Amino acid sequence: MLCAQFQFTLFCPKTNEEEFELRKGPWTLEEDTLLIHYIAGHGEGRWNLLAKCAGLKRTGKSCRLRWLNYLKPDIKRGNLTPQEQLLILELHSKWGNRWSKIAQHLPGRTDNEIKNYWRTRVQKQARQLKIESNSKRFLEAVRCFWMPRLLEQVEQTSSSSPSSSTMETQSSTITSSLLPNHEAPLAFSSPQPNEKPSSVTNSSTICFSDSMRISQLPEFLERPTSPPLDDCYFVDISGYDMEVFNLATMSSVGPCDFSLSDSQMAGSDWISDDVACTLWNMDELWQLRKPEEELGI
DNA sequence: AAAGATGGCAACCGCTGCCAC
DNA sequence: GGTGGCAGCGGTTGCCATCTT
Repeated sequence: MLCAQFQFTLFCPKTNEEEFELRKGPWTLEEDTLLIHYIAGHGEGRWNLLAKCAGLKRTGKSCRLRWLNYLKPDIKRGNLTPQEQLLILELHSKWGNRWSKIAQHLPGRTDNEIKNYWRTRVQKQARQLKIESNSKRFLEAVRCFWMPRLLEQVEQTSSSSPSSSTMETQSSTITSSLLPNHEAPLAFSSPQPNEKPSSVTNSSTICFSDSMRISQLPEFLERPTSPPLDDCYFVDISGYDMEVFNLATMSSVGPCDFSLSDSQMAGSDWISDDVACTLWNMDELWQLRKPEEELGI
């Protein structure tokens, strides 16, 4: 250790303390290059010393962060795959905000990236549902709505590609244990081609228009204080992004069966190839329907 | 086209734990 | 045992691109 430090000092250019003013803010290409080349030659670690020796006017902390979150060769860029999203949801349900621990299970992803994902995407959905993102109710919502959808995408992608990655296998395994009743993933029943779009649905279907008609409201969603009408609840969903759900099996927090009408499918590019390939989120699942569309006007 | 709002992400900050001295 | 330096972690901030009005 001492030797290593001594070796570093030998390589370090002498720096005048007065002229050494620490830089902050975005990294320049030149700084990145310096850092990459220095680490390529000397390895990472001892960040404060590294910063000085590399001639960077940055703190060791800043160098470490830049390297780990951005410059490291095995960093994955781009949207999180459904598999990765699943893992994040699952691991967060187990460990909470232990971002670095979660990141260890997502090769190439950084704790910062996962944290940002959670704060920008997941917490956004929680806000829209008016549920605390760290509450039990939101966890149930995630399990009932989000995870099954993601798992379906995982299975779609893994069945379309013959080679399934370790992570796909891992996430499927974990998810099936986390899903309610350990049953098969959520089935999204497509409507029959000649099925009429309708806002009036059977007793096991929820219709969202100006208000949300609910016969069997899952517990994690807020129940209205007004008494039920015809075995249905009306909920103002002005702040919600939702579609029509068939909640036949949602009375308990169990596997859910969602059904969408033709018009809804057409109106929202529901489960399009694009969506399947890109980042999936609840916005696609709960895309807001305009009342006129809902009523076929 | 312009201004304001919003979202996503990179980077910073403060705290904690570990370790060498 | 106390202290200082360092690495790591999680929370927060600020910038910039995109979207909306």
